[in-house]
Amino acid sequence: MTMRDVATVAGVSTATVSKVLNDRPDVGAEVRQRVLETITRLGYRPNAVARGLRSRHTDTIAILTDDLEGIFTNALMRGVEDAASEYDVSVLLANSYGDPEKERKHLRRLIDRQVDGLIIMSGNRVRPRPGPALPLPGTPYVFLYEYGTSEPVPSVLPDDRGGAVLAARHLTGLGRRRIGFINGPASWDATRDRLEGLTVTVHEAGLTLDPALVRHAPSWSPEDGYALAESMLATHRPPDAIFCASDDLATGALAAIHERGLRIPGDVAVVGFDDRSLAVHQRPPLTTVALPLHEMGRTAGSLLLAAINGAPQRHELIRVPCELKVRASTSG
Amino acid sequence: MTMRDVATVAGVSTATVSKVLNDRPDVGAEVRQRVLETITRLGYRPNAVARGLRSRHTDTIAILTDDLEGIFTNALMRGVEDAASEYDVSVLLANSYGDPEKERKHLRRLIDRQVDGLIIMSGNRVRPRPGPALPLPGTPYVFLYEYGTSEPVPSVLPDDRGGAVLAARHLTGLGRRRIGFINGPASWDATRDRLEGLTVTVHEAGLTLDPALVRHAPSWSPEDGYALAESMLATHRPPDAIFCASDDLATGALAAIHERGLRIPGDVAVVGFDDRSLAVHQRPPLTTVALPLHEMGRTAGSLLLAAINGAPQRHELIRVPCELKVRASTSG
DNA sequence: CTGAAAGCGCTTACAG
DNA sequence: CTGAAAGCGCTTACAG
Repeated sequence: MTMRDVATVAGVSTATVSKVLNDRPDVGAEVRQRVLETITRLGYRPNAVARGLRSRHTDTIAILTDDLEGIFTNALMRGVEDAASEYDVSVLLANSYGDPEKERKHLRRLIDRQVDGLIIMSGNRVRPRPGPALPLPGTPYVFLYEYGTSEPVPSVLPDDRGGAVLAARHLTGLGRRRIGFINGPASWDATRDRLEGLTVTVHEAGLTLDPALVRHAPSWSPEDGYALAESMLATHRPPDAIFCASDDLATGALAAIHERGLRIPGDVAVVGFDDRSLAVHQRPPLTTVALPLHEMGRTAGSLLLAAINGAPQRHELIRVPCELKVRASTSG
Repeated sequence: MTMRDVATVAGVSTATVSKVLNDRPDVGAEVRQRVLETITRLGYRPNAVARGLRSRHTDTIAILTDDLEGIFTNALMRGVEDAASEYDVSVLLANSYGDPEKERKHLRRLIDRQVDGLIIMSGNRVRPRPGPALPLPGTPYVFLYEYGTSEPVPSVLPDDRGGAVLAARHLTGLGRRRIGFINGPASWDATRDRLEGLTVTVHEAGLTLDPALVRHAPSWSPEDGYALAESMLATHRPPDAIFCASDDLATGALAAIHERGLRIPGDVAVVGFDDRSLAVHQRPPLTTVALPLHEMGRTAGSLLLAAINGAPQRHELIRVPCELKVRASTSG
């Protein structure tokens, strides 16, 4: 069943069928109608491979990730798919499992298959990323949630600094004066920006940050959040609020505060970061800075699609604003 | 950069270049050598779209899942990819997010793109599955980890019954005589097979199952495992072993046993099912029936590839054997 | 508004 | 062993 069959049955040329299929204006109304009917009657579907060969585009983009099982991967992907579906573009998924050799192989295959563009997305950084593992001549790409891209590539990240500003304003606005900060491991780029946002905002409120209450956790785990919160609480001037650079850290902090018999938020207010589903299930539900994962995915997708459609690629970092979710851990 | 360029530079015809590329025997050694060198020198890569149009196959299969974030999805996928890479076939991923409309759309697109075959994989059942959401004329497919496929489609599942037999033999071999069973929700097909395997094996050992100790949990969660174990332990003739139909259930059971101050495995031995990573981190590490996820994926991939290469499709259920992982929760 | 013709980059009988 | 030619199923100038 090919376009020729449709043409024959409808009594037109294949060129006309093609025009109808591609919504070109230069087809008469009744002819268009007849062709359309024939198509549905025969159940004809155009061969995407043939179309791709001729028209030089496949209406397909690919997401290449090294961390398909990552906690943020799904929301990011959905964002990309949302953007893509607006343009009627399919999205393929390829997983390198964190193996650079696999990444190269996938990249080559995707290029061979003529995908129109690529989104390179990570959770855990496989390697330093000056760009894709392969030069991508003529294929637009954008990085999504990839920290550590020193080179100027189009890249979409959360506004970590701005997110911390939101949290800090919320806390100072609530009258908290001694804010502790349990940051993630210093090796993560995001922790620098979050610390900076917090610091600047606290200073703007006329307060200072006590260095004893500002700590990098060795990992993002609840256990480390617990340990650091406990040590802050044990000082003779404990904090009246603890901001944590992840929800997992905050979970640990909540436990430490409870264990001391302190009230949340009465004695100590707690703010997390990420807005994972566990945040809302905490006791009390956790106020947190939501990572705009879905919006980041959308942004990356739209950027890529724009580039594919000829827009000039902006080789720069795009920061997508975070949103503060206020819950009972700060405003009971 | 096309095959014509390579042909010109190497001083041969495109037909010859094509033959070299496809490892056909009918090319002279020195010509082959020359073409190969030219290809690498020019960095030529064949256009997969053109090749696909002409040769009617794309060397690509797709996995269509409704549950990309499912706990078993990754291991299954890796198995499929392993099988595919042996055949030098790429695997595409498409996610329906559990939306039947999305599934249909993906299916249509994948067929339009001429994938050579499909693996339809689920964690949570979207709908009754007599087959794919769409008739797939001429495109081989196999179901992977899809329960409830009443119709005769090629389908790969774990040997749930056999897995339960392994667990039961282990327990009776250890001399346990009162075996409790915390099964999953009765609506899951797997629970029937697991119960049957357990029952038959226990009877073979000359023992009986006390109906009071055989229960369906309302969900697969640790909380339900805890509650049911607790109620079994509270009877005046408590079990000396508890078999759980999932590691999560077993986690809850372990907690209930600990809380009663009983020793594991001294007083009560515990066996789980799944072998998720949490099993090995329990106190004590959990003996469990490992789901052969990777092998299931491989099997589905191999079956599909064989079908693509012309093997007759066997429309039947393939059960892949489980493996018992013995750890300290049964043999301290 | 419609169609004949060329061509996208390959592969595949087939002739030599 | 090698190459000329046809053709996979579309789209795209172009002529009418």
